[in-house]
Amino acid sequence: MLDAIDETIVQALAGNARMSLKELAHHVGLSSPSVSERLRRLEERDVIRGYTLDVNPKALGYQFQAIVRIRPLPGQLQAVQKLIEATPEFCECDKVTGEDCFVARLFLQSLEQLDGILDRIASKAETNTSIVKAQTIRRRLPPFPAE
Amino acid sequence: MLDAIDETIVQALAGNARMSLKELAHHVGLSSPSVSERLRRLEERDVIRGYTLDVNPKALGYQFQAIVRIRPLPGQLQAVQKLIEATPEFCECDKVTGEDCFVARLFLQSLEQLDGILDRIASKAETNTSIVKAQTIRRRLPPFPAE
DNA sequence: AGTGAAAAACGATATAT
DNA sequence: ATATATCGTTTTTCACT
Repeated sequence: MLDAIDETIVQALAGNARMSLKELAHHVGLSSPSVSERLRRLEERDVIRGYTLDVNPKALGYQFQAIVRIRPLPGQLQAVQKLIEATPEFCECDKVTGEDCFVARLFLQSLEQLDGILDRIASKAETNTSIVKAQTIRRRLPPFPAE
Repeated sequence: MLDAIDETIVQALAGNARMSLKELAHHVGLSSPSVSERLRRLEERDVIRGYTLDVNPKALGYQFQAIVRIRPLPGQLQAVQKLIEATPEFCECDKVTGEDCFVARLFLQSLEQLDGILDRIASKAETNTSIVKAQTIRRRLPPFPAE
């Protein structure tokens, strides 16, 4: 699917998405127009979806994070999903199989804020909240499977 | 903590981390040297931790994701954490309060792969796996709290 | 902190292999 | 699919506010 050069490019950009074409080119041993073309194709093929930031939540005033499992009450699934999406402190949310319907990540400034957010959900869903004590793995690329 | 201009810069880069200084500068109404200096300081202050990629897991051959809650057996906490870290398909892992000790995200090519990975953990921990059916919220910046 | 102007580095494009 | 050469643009540096 991806050749070794594409993999190196993706890995390098995952480490620093602002790396210049020139530096990338040097890194993989090609010319910059070649790398530019490869990048264009990686985007076109939707391998690279976008270039984004790793922001420190603490620097924005978020003191901690929580993982919340959410099980909507009967008939409330749509309403709960809308409420989650409309609550900007939910920064990640997956709809999953099993008893819990959603698993979401909350950014929080205080326990009071957590309480306020959960209160608004309480009438529509059961929730189960775990406070994040440490981030053992903080977002990483999976391996490139041999194909 | 951050002034309005820094916020605009961070938001713009969260949308496209490869945006040029010139475009950023135009966007916030400053000159490029000013934006360059602000960026330098945002990095120095550890507000911006890095510039990274949004990669499409499917394009790498990962057919689905799973959220796994992991509860180490007595005395196995360290061993379990090491095992998780050493398994590259775990792309995210938080250590949390509550009965489950870890909540992790797995990238998977097949159900067989899931089975293999869970088998290796089974002797050291109880696991509870939810397959991701949809990503309701796919990583977003929290709001900038007024301070 | 911020600017504007010059110098240096970079990226886009055209052409060729 | 890649490289080299050219050219317009962007980034950096620096003197100044």
